Amino acid sequence: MSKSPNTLAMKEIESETTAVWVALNLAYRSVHREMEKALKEAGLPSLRWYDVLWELERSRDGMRPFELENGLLFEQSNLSRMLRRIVDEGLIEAFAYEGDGRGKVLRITAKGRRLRKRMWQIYGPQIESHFGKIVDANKAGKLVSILKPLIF
Amino acid sequence: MSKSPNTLAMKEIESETTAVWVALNLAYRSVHREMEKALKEAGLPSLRWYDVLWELERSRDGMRPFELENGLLFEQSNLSRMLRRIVDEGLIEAFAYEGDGRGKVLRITAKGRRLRKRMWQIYGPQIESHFGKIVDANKAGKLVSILKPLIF
DNA sequence: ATTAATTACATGAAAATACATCTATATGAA
DNA sequence: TTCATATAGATGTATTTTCATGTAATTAAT
Repeated sequence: MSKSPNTLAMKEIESETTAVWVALNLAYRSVHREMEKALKEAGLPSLRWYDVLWELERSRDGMRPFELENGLLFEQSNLSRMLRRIVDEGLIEAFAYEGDGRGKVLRITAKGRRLRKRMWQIYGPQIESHFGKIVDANKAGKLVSILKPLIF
Repeated sequence: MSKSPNTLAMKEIESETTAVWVALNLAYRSVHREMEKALKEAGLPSLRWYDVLWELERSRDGMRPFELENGLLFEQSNLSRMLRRIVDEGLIEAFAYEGDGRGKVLRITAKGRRLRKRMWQIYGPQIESHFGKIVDANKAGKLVSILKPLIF
């Protein structure tokens, strides 16, 4: 009998440790998919674009690509092209960074703010509908405190 | 002042509900990336291939593509091409399904079993290293029970 | 100051993915 | 049987992502 568990959809959990990973995996995929679907059905961009827009909206002075990369856990090359697309849509703008000729600063535009707001009208309720129960059951703090150490 | 939280990398949590989603998001991405990296560095295929191989290894009679699709939360078209690649590598085989001329049955090959085992030698320890502490802290059951309702 | 190493970002090419659509089989109703 | 609809899976096309590099600016060492 093999001791190896699968990642997903496992019926017989082979170890508690693996059970956590399987559950995390399925939960993330499941929720993520539904959120992307909801946004797409509303004719809006993906969650990744939202993350970038919101990150820039919160930072009054703008941010540099490598900061987004670190904060949002994007691949550098992926982010690079993604930013170009977002810039092409006029949602953010890139300016030269004074002090380091290699860098640039990204700032959200008025159009970008408007779009982010529209996205939030879909996205916010999605978060509520998926995680509302957990919060009601007062489990949120616990779950967050368990998940946090996994990051990085 | 906007009430909208971002998805990731949020410093000031705006609501418990969103905090859960942010933590889940970052935790999943972080862990998933490291696991994929470990497999790649060992010259092995991705986690998705592992999931398919293990799912087929566990089912003695083989499985049909749509069953994998449901269990592993893959896109149908994505799975279709992925299966062709795995078949091309000789890791699984496809047979006609008696009883429905449209369907086919997938079975793992000996080569597939060997590869899955090799992958587990990397993958298993990765799961342990990421989730071991959590389990040691005896929170595993709790975490799983909280995550489960999020699935589907 | 020269050289070497590092950092920030970009890009070509290959691979993966999504979406819509297509074929073939199956099922059910009239 | 015939027609409508549903289901299993494959594929064309467009887009996105990854991988390995490339370029340019900065920093550190000599």
